[in-house]
Amino acid sequence: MSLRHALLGLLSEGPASGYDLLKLFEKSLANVWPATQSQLYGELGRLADAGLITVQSEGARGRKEYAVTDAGREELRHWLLNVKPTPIRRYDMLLRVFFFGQISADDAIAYLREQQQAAEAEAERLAEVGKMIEPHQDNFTVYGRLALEWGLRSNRLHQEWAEWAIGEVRAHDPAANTEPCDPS
Amino acid sequence: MSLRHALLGLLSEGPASGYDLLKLFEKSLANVWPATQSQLYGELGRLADAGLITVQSEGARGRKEYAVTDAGREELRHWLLNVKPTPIRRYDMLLRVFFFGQISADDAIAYLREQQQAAEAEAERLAEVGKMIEPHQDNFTVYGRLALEWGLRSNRLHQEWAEWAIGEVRAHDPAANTEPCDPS
DNA sequence: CTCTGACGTTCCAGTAGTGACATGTCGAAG
DNA sequence: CTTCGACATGTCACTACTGGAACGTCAGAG
Repeated sequence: MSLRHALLGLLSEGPASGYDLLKLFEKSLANVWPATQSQLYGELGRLADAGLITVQSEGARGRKEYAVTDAGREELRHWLLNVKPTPIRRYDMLLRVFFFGQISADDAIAYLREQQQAAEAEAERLAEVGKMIEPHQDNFTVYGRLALEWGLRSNRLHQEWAEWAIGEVRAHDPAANTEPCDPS
Repeated sequence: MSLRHALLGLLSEGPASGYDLLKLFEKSLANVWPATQSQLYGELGRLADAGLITVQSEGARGRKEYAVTDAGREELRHWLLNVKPTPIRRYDMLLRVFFFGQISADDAIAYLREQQQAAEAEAERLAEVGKMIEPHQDNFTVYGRLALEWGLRSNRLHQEWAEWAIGEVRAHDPAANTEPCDPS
């Protein structure tokens, strides 16, 4: 049910259309809460039905500009202050680790290396995001930077953990390749 | 579609009933991939229909003991080696951070403190898990420890980030309370 | 002998999310 | 004047997951 509040949050800084919100989403919240277009429009409809937002004006091309109502603002506040965030624990990356017994130590190490590389790629992407938002000083950007920092730290963790895990796998099976490109 | 492979993975160490798997799940994989009972039984049925597992024997109380087939083992291997893990990026905890502009700096700091406390509680839980699995040396436990370490590091990250973020919020609004219990 | 608690399975209604498709408008460039 | 890309919304079928109810069996304690 967080998409609801994501939309309320975006609208709380000013009215916007579904299309506007979609673009805004891609550039900011999608990093912490992805949503598809169909989901977004659907939720806007439900939000309007529930009286948390209203169609402020209709423009060209069927554009509907939505604005938060008082009830919506109240709901957002309530969610921010009183609803406990649900911790995530769904990592198919870690799930695979449990089954390392089913593959060779070399394959396990290759898998971990891949994770490291994925993390490097992600680090670049995050750096891009950082550069993109650098000049802005609006509320979303200012506080979004806190989330970005989380991403950067998380990324570092990912890389360091993979490095450590490779060491563990090696320790467990000393026969595993030390130099993956040169099995001598 | 990861539950499928989680079950294949569990069964790859030996046959078991749905009930057995449910118990096993709770103690291990649920930390990285939660699933409910109804989901589990449903998936077992589909897995059997697909020929990836078979009913090896039926015991008392309608118990069905499942075992992996060759096709199932192949599917597991394929998933382990060739299917890229999907990165998670759905953190309603971070989503709220974007909307800090809607609440006071004090409330924002209180929110972050709560996150810190939640992380502390989680740290205790993880320590418990560590103690519980300490004596075991089976495959799941050995490799599960890699996942546990990820959890511990992730937890530390959570706490340190919250501490840092509190500093940022304070820097942004110096009027915010320094001592939350003594607003002098 | 009865009750309880662990064992064991099945079904279902509801929600959230995915990915693709359908439909149409408007402004600007060529 | 046509076409193309951005603007703009809506719908559908499908899958994953949630939470709960329902049903029945067996072993052991009292």
